[in-house]
Amino acid sequence: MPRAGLTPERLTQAGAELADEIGFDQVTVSALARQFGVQVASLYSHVRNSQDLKTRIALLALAEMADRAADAVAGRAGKDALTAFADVYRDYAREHPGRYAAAQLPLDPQTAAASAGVRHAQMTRAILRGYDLSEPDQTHAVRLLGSVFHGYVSLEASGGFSHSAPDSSESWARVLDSLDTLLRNWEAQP
Amino acid sequence: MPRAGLTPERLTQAGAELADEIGFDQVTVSALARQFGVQVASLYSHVRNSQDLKTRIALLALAEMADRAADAVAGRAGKDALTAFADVYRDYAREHPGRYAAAQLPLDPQTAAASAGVRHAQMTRAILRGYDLSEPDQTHAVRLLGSVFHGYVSLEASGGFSHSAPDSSESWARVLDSLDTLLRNWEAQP
DNA sequence: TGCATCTGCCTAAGGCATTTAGGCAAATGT
DNA sequence: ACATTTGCCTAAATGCCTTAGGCAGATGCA
Repeated sequence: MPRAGLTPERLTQAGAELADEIGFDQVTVSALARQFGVQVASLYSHVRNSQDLKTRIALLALAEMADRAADAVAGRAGKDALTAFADVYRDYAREHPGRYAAAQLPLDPQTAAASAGVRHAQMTRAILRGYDLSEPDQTHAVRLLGSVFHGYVSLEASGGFSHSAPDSSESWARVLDSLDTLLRNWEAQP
Repeated sequence: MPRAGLTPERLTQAGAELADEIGFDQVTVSALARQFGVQVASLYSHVRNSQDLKTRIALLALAEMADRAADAVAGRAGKDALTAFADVYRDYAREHPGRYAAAQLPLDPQTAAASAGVRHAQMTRAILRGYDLSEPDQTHAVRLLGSVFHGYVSLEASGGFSHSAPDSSESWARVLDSLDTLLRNWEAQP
């Protein structure tokens, strides 16, 4: 019998693809072994356990999103940058629902600190430079943006906005307009 | 041996409490049976299967949230109503993390349509009456509010905002201020 | 009160996922 | 060509989900 050529990287990649096909929480060591036509126990030489596998998929997703986002915001500023960044977020979730779900996996603090999630946060702050906010308002704004992006995308993913007019993309555009306006007039608050 | 007095309602209630203690996805038929000091198979007379149990917990959580929200917005309007409604959302999630997680469970369309989620949506629209938006802007605004509330609360729950200044409650207040401003000036967009 | 029925919880058993321990064989280097 | 490493295997324990069928406590009716 020829060897299957398993490595942690291949398993993670295949796990990510599987997640997009069948859903992240359906990704099990067994299902992945089936994909490779290999006995379940074989995977344990490459991956510590089920949790480890899922964490790797999560880190892959975070890195992919951060890469795309970095590409998107390069050379843009202000609303352009905001929109590009937000669209990356939304498009990624729509293209790769399983990976997006994986990216929401709670990570322990050290893992999170070493993940691409950090790059994400930095990019959000970079975008806000175009709106000239100083601390602590910048942090408030980072949290607002994160909430809107994540909230919108996950409600959309769970079908909250489908089957009702107007089209979700329209609302998305309107929401981004609103955020831009809000950020430009941030100081003018009650 | 005295009977344990199991009913679907008691199981759901106990399941909800268990969810808050150990996390919604740790709630299993086995764990629940252990709580009652009863054999696992006994639960299957009251609950169809594991999925059914989880759905019941989700519906309980949605109903509880809607009840609290209805109480909170009664007799309020404008920013008062917005804040009260949003605080219910956030407080519920902080008090009952397991139930809140349950409320995010994807429901099949008919179940969702019969759930208290509908009341929630109606209340959101009721709050927006104080801001005088007409369709389709009202729908866009409903989606924005839902996204912010859900997004903020789930990022907060997964620890996104802890361990960094300023305090999360400050950002929350600031976010609500922003939303209020945004809604009051909704028409004035580019 | 005594009996029949219903209902609640039981035991038994099959299926699938996780994980560890230990073994054979294919790949690799000398 | 041989020794070592590495990759994948079989075997086995544990835990959760679920169904089938049985006994006894609770309930209703004569």
